[in-house]
Amino acid sequence: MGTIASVNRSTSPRRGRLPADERSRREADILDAALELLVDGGTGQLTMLAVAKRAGASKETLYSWFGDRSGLIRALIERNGERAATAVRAAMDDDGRDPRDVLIDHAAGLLRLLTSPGSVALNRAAMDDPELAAALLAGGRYRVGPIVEEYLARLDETGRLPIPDPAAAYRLLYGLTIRDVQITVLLGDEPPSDRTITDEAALAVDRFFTLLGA
Amino acid sequence: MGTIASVNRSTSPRRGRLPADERSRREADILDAALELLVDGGTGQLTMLAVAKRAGASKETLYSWFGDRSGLIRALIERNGERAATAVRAAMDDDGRDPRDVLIDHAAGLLRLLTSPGSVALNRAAMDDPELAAALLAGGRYRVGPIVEEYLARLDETGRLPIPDPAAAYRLLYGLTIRDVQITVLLGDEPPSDRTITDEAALAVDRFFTLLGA
DNA sequence: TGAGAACCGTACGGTTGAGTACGGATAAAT
DNA sequence: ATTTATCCGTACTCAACCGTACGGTTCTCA
Repeated sequence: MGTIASVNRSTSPRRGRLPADERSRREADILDAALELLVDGGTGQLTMLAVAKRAGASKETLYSWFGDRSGLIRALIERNGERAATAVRAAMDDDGRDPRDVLIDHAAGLLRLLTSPGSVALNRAAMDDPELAAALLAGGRYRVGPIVEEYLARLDETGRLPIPDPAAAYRLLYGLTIRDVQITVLLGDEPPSDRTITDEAALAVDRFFTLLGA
Repeated sequence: MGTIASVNRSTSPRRGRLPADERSRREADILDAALELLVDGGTGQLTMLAVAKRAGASKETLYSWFGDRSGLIRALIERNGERAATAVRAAMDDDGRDPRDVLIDHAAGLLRLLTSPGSVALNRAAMDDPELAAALLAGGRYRVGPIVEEYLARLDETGRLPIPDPAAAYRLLYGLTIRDVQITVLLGDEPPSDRTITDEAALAVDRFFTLLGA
């Protein structure tokens, strides 16, 4: 998720048809505006009018591009999942690194992502709409999980770690890492500091290794 | 939380002033009605009119007894926390039992509670109101946690298990038990079966003991 | 038994926001 | 240069629901 870029409105207000490349930039602006509203006011603040005003767009454009309010939030969820998946994929790509380092980085990234304002706001927003919730699950947990599981499977196949059931192992690592952090942050607790995150990620991976019998 | 009793409307429709004992029964009926709506329709279904109709009460009574819509949900949250706390307190009361059995029962109960329809619905509902979220956190996680921590501290003091930091130990047990289950159920996944719950609770506690070095 | 409090049912006002419509403006396209 | 699609801004409709008001009813209490 990362930090939230403020909406770019430095360019003079454009009218008329947009070229394809600028169109996607405008879409990103709109999504940024929506996410900002979601982050600091919850789903109640995310009105189509508020988004339009903040992005310097019109309601009609929002409806034309995203269908309806759900479509806008869905687009937000998809972008979020896309970013998370590519980040995890990149981190799991280097089979030369020490698995412990790779997993610690992943655990820290997971903690950081799941407690980040954007992710928290999206999770909260998805809670009161089953379709959005399903989309968040499919684009988040169930898209990222298999990437890590494949990595764990490779560790097992190459004899570096004994991991007979990668899916179960991932859920174990998830639990060791997250514990009650995600739910408490979702309910309003402050997210952990960066220092805490790295410390707890290392501790989680060490415990993971202990339980694997490594 | 437990199963959701359907609202008792077998008695003839009462009018006029209610005696004190029946008043609390009517309050429970109203809360049951509200929870039922919340469970099968989310926060959107929980309208004051719908609650009144389902409970056979009037909107005016709802406002008189609970203040406003938030007050009604807050009462729901408080009842939920009260029940959970007393259940956990009772389970942690018997220092004669084998700690492994006690903790397995607790872990299973935690899994069952956090994936139960009522608890899930309340967590979802609390997500889009910071005050309600804080109330849920205070009446739930931060009320139940210390009870278990005290139990773990007693285990340490009596030399039955080495637990230097009960609070950290509880969070570890929480993570080993819940893993990604709560968040996935909150986002729409089916809750685990009773059989799965007991199996995973036992596995979690065994891992807990392993990490404690017991 | 009379009085009054409490409760039900319903109706009403006020507000809010989703989604639509439309005129005016601008830039791409040819 | 003209055309045309696209976009902005705003106004509008429609529906839902919160909170309140009020008459009618029934039970409690003195």
